[in-house]
Amino acid sequence: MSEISAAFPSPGHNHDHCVDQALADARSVCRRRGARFTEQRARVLELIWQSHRPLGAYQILDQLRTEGRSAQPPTVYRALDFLQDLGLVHRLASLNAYCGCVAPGAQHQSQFLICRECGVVAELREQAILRVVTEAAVSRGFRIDETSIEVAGICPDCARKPSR
Amino acid sequence: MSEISAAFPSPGHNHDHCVDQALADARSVCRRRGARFTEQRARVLELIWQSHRPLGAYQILDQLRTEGRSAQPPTVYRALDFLQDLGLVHRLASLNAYCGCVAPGAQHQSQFLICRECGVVAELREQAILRVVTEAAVSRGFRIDETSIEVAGICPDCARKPSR
DNA sequence: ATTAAATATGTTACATTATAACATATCATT
DNA sequence: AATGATATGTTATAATGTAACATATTTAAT
Repeated sequence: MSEISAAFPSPGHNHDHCVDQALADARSVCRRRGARFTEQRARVLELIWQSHRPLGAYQILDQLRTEGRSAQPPTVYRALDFLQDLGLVHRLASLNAYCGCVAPGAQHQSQFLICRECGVVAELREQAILRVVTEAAVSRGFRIDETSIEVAGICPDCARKPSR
Repeated sequence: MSEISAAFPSPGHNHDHCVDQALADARSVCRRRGARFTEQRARVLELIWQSHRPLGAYQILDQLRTEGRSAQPPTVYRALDFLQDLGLVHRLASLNAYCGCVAPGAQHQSQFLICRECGVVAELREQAILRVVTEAAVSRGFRIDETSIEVAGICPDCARKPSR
């Protein structure tokens, strides 16, 4: 696999394509793993992919409810757990929110750039970052299981619009 | 400033020294910044420093209460906010918990190695990590405000004890 | 087709983490 | 002693997440 790390989605990109891709990937991952891609799960994933902004569990819940589905917190958290287990969504600990994974299926320890202005997230997979973190850990005798690397700041688009 | 990053505290280290150091540092930072190092704040900091394991806000609250202090959540969160503002404690987003800062006062974007077995945390300040993260961000036009880099795994001491 | 097992969802209740809002107290300076 | 700023007390509630058990749906074997 090539090491092309995604940047921020351009404001004018065809987002329908992102959604279609995400749903197709999900179906494929589920098929491969013998997991069921149910209506609920598909809908939760679709809601998460409605933008590149992470969504809180209760935001998802509210949207499900306005669609007339009977929904309680466990409905959402179960779907989220499922999607996380399959590597289809990520939980951002610094936000208590969930975003779609840009390259599901693959092994990954991603890193996240989070814009405080517009909320958009860019998921990176920089081998260089993982490498240097691993080095630091190893040199202290620490065995890494999982990384949570989240960086808050200002994205290029918001940087262009000054004074807000 | 030298780039000596702390490793895991050795199991047999003199922890009283850590506590004394932390309290002394806190007093000094407060004096320098014209902030009041009140009894409450001191006590909260001391509780956080009772070990190298991060403590949840409600764990702190419980301990304050067993000491006979009247205490409610805001008591604790205010102290924590104060201590965080002064760089005396860190919040670990992946745990919703708080740990003492090992080198308060200085500028810092630290990284944390968190043992899932024993809960001990090592705070690193690896320029190399910060550098490569910054590079990745800059190359995408992202301006970093704050990093949250937390790594879960197994610390050297727990790795030595097998089968647990 | 029928049943049994596994998996998924519904539902109620509650646990955990964090904050808002306003009253009171303490401190630092005049 | 009076004032303003800072800190704490107190009540209530918001936001996030989970436990536990009932029901439904799917899958696969009979």
